[in-house]
Amino acid sequence: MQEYKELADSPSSLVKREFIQALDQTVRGLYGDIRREEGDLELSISVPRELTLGDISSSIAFRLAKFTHTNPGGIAKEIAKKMQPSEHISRFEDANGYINAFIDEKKYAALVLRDILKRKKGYGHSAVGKRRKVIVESPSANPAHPWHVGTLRNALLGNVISNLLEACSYEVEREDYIDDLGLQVATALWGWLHVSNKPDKKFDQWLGELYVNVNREMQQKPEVKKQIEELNKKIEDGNSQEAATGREVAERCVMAHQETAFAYGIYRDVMIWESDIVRSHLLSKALDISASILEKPNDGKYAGAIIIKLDKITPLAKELEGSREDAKVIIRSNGAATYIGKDFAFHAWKFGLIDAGFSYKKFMDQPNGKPIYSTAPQGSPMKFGNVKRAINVIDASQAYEQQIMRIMFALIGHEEITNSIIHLAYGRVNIEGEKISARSGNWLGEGRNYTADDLLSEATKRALEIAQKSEKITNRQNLESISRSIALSAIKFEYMRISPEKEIVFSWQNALNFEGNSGPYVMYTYARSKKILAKADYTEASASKLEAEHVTRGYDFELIKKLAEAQETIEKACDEARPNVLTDYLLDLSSLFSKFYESMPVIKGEEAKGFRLALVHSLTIVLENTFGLLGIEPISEM
RNA sequence: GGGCACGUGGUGUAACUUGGAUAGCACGGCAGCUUGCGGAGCUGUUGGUUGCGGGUUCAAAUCCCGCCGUGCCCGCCA
Repeated sequence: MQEYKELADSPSSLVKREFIQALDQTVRGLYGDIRREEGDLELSISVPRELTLGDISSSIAFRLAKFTHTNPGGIAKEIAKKMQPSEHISRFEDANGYINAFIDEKKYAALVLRDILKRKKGYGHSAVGKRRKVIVESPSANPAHPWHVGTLRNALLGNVISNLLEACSYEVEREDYIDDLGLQVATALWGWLHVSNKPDKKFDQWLGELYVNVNREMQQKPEVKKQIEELNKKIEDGNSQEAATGREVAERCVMAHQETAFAYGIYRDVMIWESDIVRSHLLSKALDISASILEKPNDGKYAGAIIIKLDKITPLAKELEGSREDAKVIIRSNGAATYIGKDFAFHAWKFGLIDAGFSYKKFMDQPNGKPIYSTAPQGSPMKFGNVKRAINVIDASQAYEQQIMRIMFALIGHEEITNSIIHLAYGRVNIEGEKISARSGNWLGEGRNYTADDLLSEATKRALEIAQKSEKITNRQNLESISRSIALSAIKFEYMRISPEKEIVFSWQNALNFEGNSGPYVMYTYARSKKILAKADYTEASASKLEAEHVTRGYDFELIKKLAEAQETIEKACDEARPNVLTDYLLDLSSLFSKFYESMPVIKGEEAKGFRLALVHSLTIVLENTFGLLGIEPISEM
């Protein structure tokens, strides 16, 4: 609450505060010494169901009734009668025990529209982050196959969360963890060395198919399996020709991943390669700082390994009690770190607790004009990491490991780090009711694959079919790029409208649906708005007067109230890491615009024309800003 | 054995964190709307005992307890 006061108030929070202050004064006057709870007025605020009931309401009478032992209806009536109008609130009524306030629509319309037209791209943004640095890790795809429709969920979530954090004034580092060690890379590498090293299509797609084939071969031929395991050891050890080739193959695969990312408008700052973590002194430093909580048994099942006893962890996370094992291995008896070991070390680096001495190289240029950097065996030092907060976009099945890793920091006296590591656990994407298995290759479909690339090309194809029939598109040369924008809006919206924690069953029908609650539907709203402005020869100068006195209590005002909620919507989406808050908001805006559009002429709005144009213009600004956070580029005709 | 997540009309979902007025939206079904600022749209209608049972409360989809179902996790794999 303290933070809000440091901000320029958004229009809706300003009015809310006015209402709360007026309520506070009245309630004190009437029931002065009654015991109340901290923040009860704040929590009592909501929006009435029916438009005719008012614009903002409080249920505080129900709470007061508990102490006065009278009925809420009477209390509400008494309060509403005594309430004094304020700057933006003109009158009060009571109904069903609620106290309803009516906003002065003329003053409020002027306030809201002026704010939007003044702040433009900055409208709705917030200062809560106070420039604190946060690192977002996503999507950490295996460099052995292409992004599938599940990887895409991760990448899109990571992108939107990063955008939201930036809009809330955090300084965001977009990081990708590349696991170039392990069996998946060894398997692909074996294929490269023994089957084919002549890619004849997009590299990740080609490598992925090779990977699937080798996996199949490995199941049947034990000698192949053995060779791959030996190869795996060599790349884990580093310093061999095989390790160098493995890195090379993985880098080519990651470059192909980036092409997919770019097609989806996803960019990042830095990639951290697992082999570089192993090569650096990060692990031994991590062991040094955590020595007090680790053990190295000489006998028993963990002999020779470095472990952490689970009974150290469970007092801080009782949900981990009852585990089948009593310890978690950090360093294996052969000296290699486990996943948790590496992840703990990595997070100690993220928070600047230890220095990895990484060297970096420029990995590739990105279409957004900024290069992407990567850790590398040879390169120069750069400043990454050292953050105050880390967001890990990782699917929900890894909650257990994430929890243990987080708690290790509290055990070594860094509770603030434990609390600043946020596991954004999202639900799996299944295809046709079964789990995606990159290894078995069920992401390979008939004709079209369940890859991010094929999804985009299928959606673009579908959008083009529809766009070709559209008579509204004047620039026919742009059909291709328009279709692509529509396809991207459809895909991104479809992914983001579902709460992250829910599992998704991927279906082509849903993914290619451009009607109803969809990206194209909101894009359509935007295109219509833009066309109205163009037809009316609308310019900013003509809007300078605003003429907000022409507002009615119809859908124009409803739309204005919704536009006013942009900032709190963005803060909520960011705080809760729920992009569906944004898609819901877009649908609300679109639906209100449609109602406004059906009921109130704009260009033929006579004396209200100027005001309504300014409203439409304001809507396009808010749509653009919200689309921007979702990584969607709106288009003016479709 | 223990834990986590999910369960909302035929289907996909929102609201659950912070209890509040008639559970919102879309798809599907049915019936309409175009000489009008864009029909990828709009309007009306159909369909819900919010998995089940208890509890707390003036008030429960929301909080608590117990069940049931589905998925995931508890590896010296990552």
